[in-house]
Amino acid sequence: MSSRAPGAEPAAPTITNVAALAGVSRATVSRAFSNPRVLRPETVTRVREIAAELGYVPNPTAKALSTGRHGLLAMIVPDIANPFFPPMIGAAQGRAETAGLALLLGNTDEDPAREHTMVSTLTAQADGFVLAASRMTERQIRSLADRRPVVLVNRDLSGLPRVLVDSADGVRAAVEHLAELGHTRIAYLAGPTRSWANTQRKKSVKRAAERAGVEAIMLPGRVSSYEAGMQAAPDLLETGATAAVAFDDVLAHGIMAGLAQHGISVPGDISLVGCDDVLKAQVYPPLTTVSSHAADAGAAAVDLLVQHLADPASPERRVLLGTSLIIRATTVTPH
Amino acid sequence: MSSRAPGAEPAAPTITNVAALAGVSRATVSRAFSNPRVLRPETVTRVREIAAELGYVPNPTAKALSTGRHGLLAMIVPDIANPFFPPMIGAAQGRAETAGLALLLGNTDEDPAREHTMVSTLTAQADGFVLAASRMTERQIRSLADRRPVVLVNRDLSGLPRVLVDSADGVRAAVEHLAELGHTRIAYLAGPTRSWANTQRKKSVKRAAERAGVEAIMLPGRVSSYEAGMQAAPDLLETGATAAVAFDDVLAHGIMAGLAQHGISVPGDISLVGCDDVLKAQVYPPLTTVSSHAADAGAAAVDLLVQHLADPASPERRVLLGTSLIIRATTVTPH
DNA sequence: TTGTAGGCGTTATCAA
DNA sequence: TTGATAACGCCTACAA
Repeated sequence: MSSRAPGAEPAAPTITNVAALAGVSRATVSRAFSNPRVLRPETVTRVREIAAELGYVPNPTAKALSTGRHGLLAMIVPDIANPFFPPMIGAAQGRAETAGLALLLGNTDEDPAREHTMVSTLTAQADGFVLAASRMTERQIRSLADRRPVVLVNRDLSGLPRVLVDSADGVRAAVEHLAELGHTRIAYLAGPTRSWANTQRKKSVKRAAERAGVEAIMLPGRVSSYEAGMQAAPDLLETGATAAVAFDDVLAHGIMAGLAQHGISVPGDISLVGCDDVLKAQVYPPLTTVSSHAADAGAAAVDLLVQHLADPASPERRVLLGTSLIIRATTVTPH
Repeated sequence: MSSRAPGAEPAAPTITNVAALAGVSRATVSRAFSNPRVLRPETVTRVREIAAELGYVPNPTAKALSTGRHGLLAMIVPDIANPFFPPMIGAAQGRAETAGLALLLGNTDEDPAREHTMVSTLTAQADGFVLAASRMTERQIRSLADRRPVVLVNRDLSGLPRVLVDSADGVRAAVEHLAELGHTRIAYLAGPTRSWANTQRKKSVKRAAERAGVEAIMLPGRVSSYEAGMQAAPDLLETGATAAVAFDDVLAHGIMAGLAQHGISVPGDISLVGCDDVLKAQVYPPLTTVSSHAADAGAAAVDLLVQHLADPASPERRVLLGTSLIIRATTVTPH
């Protein structure tokens, strides 16, 4: 068992060592850390002092085995390279940290099967899950939720705590904005088919277009990537639309590049709106887009999870994060 | 202990259940999974079948307590929102996954103190660490390495396994390229002071400039952010340089924006080179930059770590990932 | 090839 | 307020 390279790892002190030195039982040492209130204050301080001297720290694994709580949260995302997720992950990790929890990260590459096996493997180690834009089936998710607390981000399943970046308002505003500018034929370039955000945005475009009395043309779903956007450019041109709303900024960005290859300029020839505001004003021309709050969503999700962990009977919660239109430079009156 | 909400969590089967049903000892069940070769093949299959029926999976926590191996790797990054890191993290998680390991993610916000406490907390749960662009002191890192296997990314400490994205070649090529274009006064906009990559790039700019017989002006270090780049624009203008190399693409990108605010255009008035190629050709104008291989670095780091875990006596390794200049549109002959 | 038995470090129950 | 003691689920000498 202790076959270490010489000089390495001088065997961390255990509760037994502390107990011996403090002249108390191991139970007392344990209580001095996990339930000090039942102890005489002076006992607590004495035990803790000795523990500090020894550099004793309760072994989380042993604690986990005994309590069934691991101090670990798992966060699963479809594509960490998508700029929408890093801020969300960062915020989630931060909140977990302040709650004394560590964060396990899983990247599924948009593959539902991989997501499912990943979640299955992790379910033995994680106290709870944040599933961001999960591509698993409803049945799979509910089955997981039966075994571990689950919080969903951008997936709307009744009965489960979830935080939704509700882009309906923002997208509606985008369509109205385009209509007001004089566009009468607006395309929507869809994102991942299984994505809740995509179906929501698609629906919102349709409705808003109807209400504004303009035509909405739906382009087939794509993965969210710059390349996919480029490839979609010809399809967009075929529609004859003078304006387009893209599933997200990454796709919109790719479309701009693709259109440029065809000699079509944005916004000169076609107006374009993105989603999520992950590019900020950092591209040229600055993209008109629908705001998003990925970081807030990540923080809220972890908060929900922590709360659910503390009180499993806490009421179901559905957190809605609003969005709005950010008008920059890619939307103008049609020539 | 088992105070669950009614109907939830039907107590996962344990090794004892399997043993009972299979009519063997718990030791045999254990061996059927962790050391099947010592068992009669038919025993292995029978035990595994019964285990499968029961849905038995070895409890990783119990295993960890017994073996001291947790099946967890920790990866610490200074800023997950920096586009340099997500691909690296994604690749690292992928390699860890194929090695049967899960990935703990820590984000330090460039704060050495936070990094240190984070690492200390995690050291009890993680089998090893990947420290990306660590801001800790050498002493702190070595102390950690005494307790757990550590692989460094973009930090060059002798005796520790490390993978370095060696941008020296690329940066040198960038300076030579600028000199050939006719620039005689080149500024380097530094990045985070504690960053190994930064000192390396700075040095490389100096040397290359010397050799090329052009002047190199060093601008003070900044954090790597779009905003910091914008703020640096006036400083850059003051130098009178006709070309600049920025610590990374994010800063370069900010500089472009900042210069634009001053009515200075890139590359019309000033040529600009970035680093890391995180923007690809996705900005306008497309940025001349030095390639990088963040994803490869992440994968290599985990591979090194896994190897070190399998054989602690394996030789120290220092993996160098080369870079090269990618000429796009932000570098031209001075007016 | 398989079983026995003890241990990994904590927590929790029950007494005292 | 504290102490024994038995779990928690698995691994691993050692013995058979």
